[in-house]
Amino acid sequence: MATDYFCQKVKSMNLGNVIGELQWRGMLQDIMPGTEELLNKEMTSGYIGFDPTADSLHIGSLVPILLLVHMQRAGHKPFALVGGATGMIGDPSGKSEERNLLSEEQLQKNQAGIKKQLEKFLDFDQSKPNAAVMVNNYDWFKDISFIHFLRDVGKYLTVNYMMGKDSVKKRIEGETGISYTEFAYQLMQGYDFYWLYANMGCKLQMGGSDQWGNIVTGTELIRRKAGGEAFAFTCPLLTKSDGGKFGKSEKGNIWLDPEKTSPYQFYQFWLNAADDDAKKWIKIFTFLPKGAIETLIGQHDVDAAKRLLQKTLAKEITVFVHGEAGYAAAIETTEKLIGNKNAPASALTVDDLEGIEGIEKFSFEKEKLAQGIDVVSFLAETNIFPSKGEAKKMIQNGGISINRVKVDNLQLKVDETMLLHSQYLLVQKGRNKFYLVKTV
RNA sequence: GGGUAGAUGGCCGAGUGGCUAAAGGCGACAGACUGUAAAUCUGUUCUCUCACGAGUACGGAGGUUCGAAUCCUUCUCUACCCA
Repeated sequence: MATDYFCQKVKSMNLGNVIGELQWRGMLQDIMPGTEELLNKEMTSGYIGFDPTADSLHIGSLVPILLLVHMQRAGHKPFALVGGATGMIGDPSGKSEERNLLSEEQLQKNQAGIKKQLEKFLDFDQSKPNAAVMVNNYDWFKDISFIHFLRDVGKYLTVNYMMGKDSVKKRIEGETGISYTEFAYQLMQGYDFYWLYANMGCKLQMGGSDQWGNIVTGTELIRRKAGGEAFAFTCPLLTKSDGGKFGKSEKGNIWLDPEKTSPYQFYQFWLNAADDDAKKWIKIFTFLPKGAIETLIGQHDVDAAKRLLQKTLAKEITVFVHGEAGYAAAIETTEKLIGNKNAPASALTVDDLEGIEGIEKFSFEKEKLAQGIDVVSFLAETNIFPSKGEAKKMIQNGGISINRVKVDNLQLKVDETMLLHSQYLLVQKGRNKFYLVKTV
C-alpha cells in the first residue's frame, strides 16, 4: 500500500502537465473525459496515425508531430503509426469527393519517406522507458481476411452509428456519395486503436479535430470488443487569418522534405505569416515557454514592423525541421536576396550567387546572349516562364526585375554587358521570388 | 424498373441559336501602398502568338443549322421522387 502510493507519487512528479501545456498553446480542441487524469497519473502510451498520401509530410502534419513531441517531453510514450494499410483505402474525413487509390508501389515509397521524417522528430532511444515507437498498420492488416474483419470488427458497430459521423454524413448528403471502401475507413482506424490497445497497451489516440469521428469509433470498439476504456484528444485544424488554406503557397504544399521545399522557402513561409497568425502559430510551432512568448507578443505590439514574432517563429520551426545548418542557409539567402534590397546586384560576389541556397537555377547559352536577345524570349527560353505570352504579361505588370532593375520595356535586349561576373543574371519575379541564370 | 432535375473555365455560378473565350464571385499571380505583413485599390487569369491572329473549350458520341454551351438523338455520371 505504502509503496504503491510512493510509486505513484514518484511517477506523477516526473510527468509534466501536457494537457495544460497544450491548452495554453491553443493545441487542444476536443478531449475525452478522464484523459487528463490518466496523463497525470501514469506514463501513457498514445498514438497518432499518418497516412502515406505523399512521400513527404507537409507542415499540416507538423501539428500532430508536435503533439507527440509534447507527449514525449512530458514523459509519455509516443507511438507514430504509419498507415500502410489505411493509406490504401483513403480517409473520407474532410474530403468532399471520392479519391483515387494510390498504386502499391507509390504507397511503399511514401511509407518509407514518411517513416524517415518521423524518425527525426521523436526520440527512439530504446534505453529510455518512454522511447518513441513506430508501427505500421499494414503489419496487422495484411493477414486479416475480409471474413475475419467482418466478424471481428464490423459486427461491433452498427451502420447507423457509422453513418452518424460527420465525415460520412457530409458525403452521403453531398453530390458525389461515398464508396463502400471509404465508408469502411473508420472501422480500419478504429481497429488500429483497438490493436494498439490490446497489443501495445496504448490507451490514447490523438490527431487533428477532423479525426475525432474516427478516433471515437476506436474508443467505442475498444469498449465493446475488449470492455476497455481508451482516451483521446484532438488539436484544432489550422486556418489562416485570411481564410486561406494553411500550409499552401503558390507552389503548393510546404513540405518537410528539403528536396521539395528548400529550407529557404520553408523559412520564408513562416516569415510571411500575418500578425494574427504569427501570434497563434508561435505557441503551436515553437517550444518557447509561456513567459517568453508573452514577452515577444508584447514587443511585437510595440513595433510590429520589426516582425520579431515572425522572425522568431520562422527561426524556431526551421531549426526544428531543418536543423541549425538549414536555418543558417535560409538566413544567408534571405539576407543576400531580400535583406538589403537597395544594394546593387553587382555587390553580390560569385560565391554569393553560387551559394544562394534554395532558389531556382537555370542555364543559358552564352552565345545567344552575345548577340543580344529580347527579354521576352530570354525569359521563355530559360524556362523561367513557360511561354512568351506569360513572360510578356508579367513584364507589362511590372513584375520582372533583372539584376534588381525593373524591366519596364518589352523591347529590352538582354546581352553580355548585363552579366554579373561575366556569367550570371539574377532574375526576380515579384517581390521575393528569385531565379539565377548562369551562362554556359 | 418508372419519372424528374442536373453535368459550364482551378472552384462556385450566370448564360436557352449568332453581340460568348463565355457575366459575377472566390481562389491564384503581379503592381501601388506597406513591415518581404494584413486590409484596400489596380491589372492579369484556356493554350500558342511581340502583335495581327490562330487553336482548343461548356460531361462523352453523333445529328439539325450558314452558325450550337444553347435545339434533337444517344451514352455516361449525379441528385431527388415513385415502384
